[in-house]
Amino acid sequence: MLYAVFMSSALPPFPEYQEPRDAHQLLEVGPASDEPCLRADAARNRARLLEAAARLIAEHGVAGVTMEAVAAAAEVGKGTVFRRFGDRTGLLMALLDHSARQLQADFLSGPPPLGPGAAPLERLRAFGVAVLYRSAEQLDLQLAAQPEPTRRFAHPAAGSLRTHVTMLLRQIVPDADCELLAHALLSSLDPALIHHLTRQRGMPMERLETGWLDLVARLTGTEPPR
Amino acid sequence: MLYAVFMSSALPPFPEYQEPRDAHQLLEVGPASDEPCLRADAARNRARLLEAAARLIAEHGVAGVTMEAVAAAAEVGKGTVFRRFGDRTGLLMALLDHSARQLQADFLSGPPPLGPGAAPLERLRAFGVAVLYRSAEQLDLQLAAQPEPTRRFAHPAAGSLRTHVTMLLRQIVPDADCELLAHALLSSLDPALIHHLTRQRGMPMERLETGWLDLVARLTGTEPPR
DNA sequence: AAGAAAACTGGACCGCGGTCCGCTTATGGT
DNA sequence: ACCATAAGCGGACCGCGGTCCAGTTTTCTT
Repeated sequence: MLYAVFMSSALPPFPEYQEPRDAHQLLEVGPASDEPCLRADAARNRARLLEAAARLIAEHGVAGVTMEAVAAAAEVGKGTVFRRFGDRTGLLMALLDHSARQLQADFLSGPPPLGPGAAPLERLRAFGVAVLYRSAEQLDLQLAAQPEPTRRFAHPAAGSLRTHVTMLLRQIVPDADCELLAHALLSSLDPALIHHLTRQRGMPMERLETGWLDLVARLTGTEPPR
Repeated sequence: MLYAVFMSSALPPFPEYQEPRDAHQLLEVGPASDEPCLRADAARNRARLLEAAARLIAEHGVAGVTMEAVAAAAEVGKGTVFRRFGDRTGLLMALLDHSARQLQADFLSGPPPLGPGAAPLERLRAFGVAVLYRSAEQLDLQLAAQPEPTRRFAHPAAGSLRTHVTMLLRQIVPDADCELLAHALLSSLDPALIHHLTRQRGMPMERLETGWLDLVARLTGTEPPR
C-alpha cells in the first residue's frame, strides 16, 4: 500500500514551512485534488522518485533511502530530488502523504465513530486509537520522517491533527485551554514514544490503547468506556 | 552558569545506551561523584573541550558548535572529541549535564515543594514548573541536544525524570497505569513542544505553567491549586 | 511557427558528522 | 628507574545531505 502514493497531489507551497515547491499539503482533503500544474517531465520524475524510494525501503529498509541512491534508482540527478522534495524529510513525508490524507479524510468526513456523526468524546477516543495503530504500522518510516525538533509541529499534517483534536475538545470541555490540552494529548501519540514503549519496553499495543482511553477519560473528566 | 560544568563526572558506561566512554550518567546524584579514573591528559582534554564548546555557543550559537570547530578551539584532534563524547549529541548533553544533575538533586533531596517533605501532588506540580522553566532557559541547547527519535527516551537523564514522576503518580493515583501516565505528562514538557508553543505560537510561559497545573489536576482528578 | 521566458535538470562541489588506525603517552608492576 | 601494556591521540578518510549554476526542455504568447 505504500506503492499507491505516487500520484498524490501537492497544492501551492507553504509560506512559513519552507518546502521548495511540493508541499504534500494536506490542508484540504480533496481526492489528491489538483496535480499542481507540474510540468510533464517533472511529474514523471516525481513519480519515478517516489517509486524508487519505496523500492529502496522495501529492499534495504529506511536507512537505505539515501538521496543519491534514490536519484540513481530513479535515473535522475541528485539535484532533482532536492528540488522536488526539499530534503530527505520531505521525501519521506511524501511517502507518508497517502496514508496521512486517508486518515484525515476518515476523521473529517468518514463514517462514525471517527467521522462526524458520533459524539465528540467517542470521536476523540477513536481518533487516538486510529492514530496509534497507523503509527505502529509505519513506525520505521514515521520515525525516519521526523524532522528536526524545530519543525516537528510546524508541519501541515501535524497542524491538521491538532486542529481536529482541539475542535473536539472544545465540544467536550469548553472551559479548558483546549489548544494546550490538544498538544498534550497528541504528544502522547508521538511515534517516537510509541516506538519506545512497544519496542524498547515491550508494551503491547493493547496497553497503549487502553492507556489512551484512560488518558482521554481523565482529561475530559468522563468515565472510561465500558 | 554554563561555564561551571567542566569538572562534572562520568560514571562507567552504559550497556544499552551506547556511549563510548563518558556517559554523563545522572544515575545517582552524587556530587559529580568519582571522576572515573580518566587519564590525566584525557581529563584535561575533556575540560578543554567542554570549555571550547561553551565558548563557541556563546560566540556563534549552538549551530556554531561543529565537532571540528570544537576540536580546533580546544587544540585537540577531532578523533578525541568523538572518543570522549561519542557524537555531537553526547557533547551537547554533557554541556547540559550540570543543570540536569542540579534538577535531579533538587527533586530527589532538595527542599519542598520540589523535594521530599511536600505532598506528592504538590511535588508533581512543582516538578513540572521547574522542568518547564529550566527547559525554557536553555531552549536552544536542549533542542540541539535532542538525539534521534530512537534514543530520546533511552537516555538516563530522561529515565530519571520518568522514574520520579512515576513514583509520585503511584502515590497519588495508585490504581492508574502510572508508567504510561508519566510518559504522557513528560511528553507535554518536551523542549520541542515548549519551543513551538512559546516561540512559534507566541504563548507566554505563564500559560504553559497554568496549563501544566491544569493537566496535573485533570489527570489526577484533583482540584487545581488556588 | 517561432521565439522568449519560465521551469526543470544533473552533476560538480562543499561541509560536517563519524570512523579508522598507526603513533604517542601515561601508568602500575617489579 | 625502567619496561610492558593499556589508554589515549589525531588527522586522513569516507559517505551523505544539501547547494549551485550552466545548460536543456517545456510551455506560453503572439
